[in-house]
Amino acid sequence: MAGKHDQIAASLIKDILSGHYRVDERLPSERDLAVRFDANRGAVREAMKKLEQLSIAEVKPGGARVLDRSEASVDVISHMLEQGDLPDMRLVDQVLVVVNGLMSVAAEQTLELAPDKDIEAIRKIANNMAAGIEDEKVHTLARFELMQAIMLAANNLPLQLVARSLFEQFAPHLGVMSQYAITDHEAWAIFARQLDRALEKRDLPALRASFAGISNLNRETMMRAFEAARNGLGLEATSS
Amino acid sequence: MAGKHDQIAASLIKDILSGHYRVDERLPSERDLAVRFDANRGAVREAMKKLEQLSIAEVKPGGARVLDRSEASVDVISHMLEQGDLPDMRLVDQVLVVVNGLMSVAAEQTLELAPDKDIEAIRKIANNMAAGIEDEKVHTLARFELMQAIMLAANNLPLQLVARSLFEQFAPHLGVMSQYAITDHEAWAIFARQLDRALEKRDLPALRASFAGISNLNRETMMRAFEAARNGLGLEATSS
DNA sequence: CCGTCCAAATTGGTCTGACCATCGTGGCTA
DNA sequence: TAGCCACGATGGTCAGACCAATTTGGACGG
Repeated sequence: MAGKHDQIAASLIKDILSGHYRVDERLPSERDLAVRFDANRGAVREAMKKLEQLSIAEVKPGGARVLDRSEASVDVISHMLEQGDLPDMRLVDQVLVVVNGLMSVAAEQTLELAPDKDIEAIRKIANNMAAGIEDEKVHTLARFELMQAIMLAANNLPLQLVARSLFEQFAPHLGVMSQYAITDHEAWAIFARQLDRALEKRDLPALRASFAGISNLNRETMMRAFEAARNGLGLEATSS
Repeated sequence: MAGKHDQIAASLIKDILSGHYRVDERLPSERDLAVRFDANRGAVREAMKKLEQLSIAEVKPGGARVLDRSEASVDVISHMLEQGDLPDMRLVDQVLVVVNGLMSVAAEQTLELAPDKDIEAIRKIANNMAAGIEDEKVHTLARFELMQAIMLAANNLPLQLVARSLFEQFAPHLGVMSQYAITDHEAWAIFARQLDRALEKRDLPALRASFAGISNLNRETMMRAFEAARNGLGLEATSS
C-alpha cells in the first residue's frame, strides 16, 4: 500500500526520535541506506526529503546530520505520539493545553468580530450541551461541532491551520483513547451554559472563564482515560 | 544557488496561491511542466512533492489537483505573506493574534509550573524593559529575549514548535517592516512592570492583563508600521 | 439519442545508471 | 608538527525506460 520511501522514512524517523542516533550525529549515506533497506537510492532520497521537511535532519553534500528537537517542524508531534505502545501522557497534555489555548483565542476573536449569525450558531450548539446530553458519542460529536463552529467564526486562517494541524496529529490516538474516556457531561453542561451566556452578553471575562473550565475538564478527562488505558493494556498480554 | 526544483515549486505555489489555478482544478502533467520549465521531470516531481507537503495540491495517479486553502499546512503562511509587494496586513494581524495568544498560554504555564529560577530570568528581562529602554534596536532585542525566555520556561514542546514556526515564517517580513515601526517604549515599560509584578506575586489575572496589553501594543505598532510602509512605497518609484 | 463498456492514451510511481560539484579525510610535504 | 593538497565519498541532478492506475474517447447496444 504505502510507497517504499514511506517505510524507510518511518523507520528512520523512529530511530532518530527514539534516540538511536544522537543529535549532530551523521547518519549513514544514501547509498548505504539503499542497500540496508534493499531499495533504490531514489526511494532513500525521498525518505531523506521527509526528514528534512520535518526538520529532524539536515541533509547537505558531505552527509546528513541529526538536528535538535527544538528545530523540528510542528508535524513531528504526530511521530512523537507514535513512539511506544501508548502516547506520552505529558506530550498529550501539552498538546491539549495548546489546543485549548487556541480555542480560547478563537472564541475571543469571535466575540470581538464575528457577525451575530455565527455567534448564534455557536450558542445553539452550546445550548444543546447545556441541556444535557446522555449519549457519549453524541456528546463527543457535539464537542467537535462546537470547536469547529468557533474556529470558523473566528475567521482567522493561521489560527485555523495551526489548530487543525495539532488536532489532526492527535486525532488517530484520540480514537483509541476515547474508548477509555469517561466525560463528565454534567460539568460540561455547566460550562456550556456559562459559554452561552457569555456569548449572549458579549462578556469577555465570562467567556475566558468558561474556556478555562472546559480546558481543565478536557485535560482531566484525558488523564483519567490514560490511567484506564494503562490498566487495560497492563492486564492484557503483550501481544506481538 | 537554489535548486531548480525550488524555483519550479516557488512558481507553482505563487500561481496556486494567487488564484491562477482554481480549487479542484487539475494542474498540468509533470511532463508538460518539465517542458515548460525546461527541466528534468525529476525536478518537477520534487516540486510537486513540495506542493503536496504544503497540502495545497493533492497528487495521485491520473493527475494533481488543487486543494482548498483550509486544507493547507501551517507552512503556507510564509508563502501567503510573500504574495504582493507588501504582506497582507490582515494576515499579519491574524498571525500576531495567534502568536500573542500562544505567548499568553506559555506565560500561564510558566506561572503554574516553572521553577523560581526560570521566573527570575523572565523578571530580570521585564525589569530591564520596565526601567525604560531608549534605543530601538536594544528594545527589539529585549522583546525577543522576553519571548524566548517565556517559551523556554513554559517547557511545552508543542507550544514551542508552533510558536517558532509562526515566528520564523513572519520573521523575514519583520525585518523590512521594522524600519517603519515606531515602538511606544513608555507603554511597554508600563506593561513590563505589570508583568514583573504579576510574576512576583504569581497573580494570574494580572499576568493575563499584561499580556493583553502587550498584544494590543504589538498589533497597533505593526498596523502603524504598515501605514508608514505603504506611504513609503507609494512615494518611491515602482522599481523593477 | 443516450447510456455502458472497453481499449488506448495519459499520468504519476518507480527503477537503473550515470555524471557532476562539493565536502571530508588522510597522506604528503615543508 | 603544522599546513596543504589530492583522492574518495557523498549528495544533487539528469536521462531514459518501464509499470500500474487513471482518464478519456469512441464503439456498441439499448
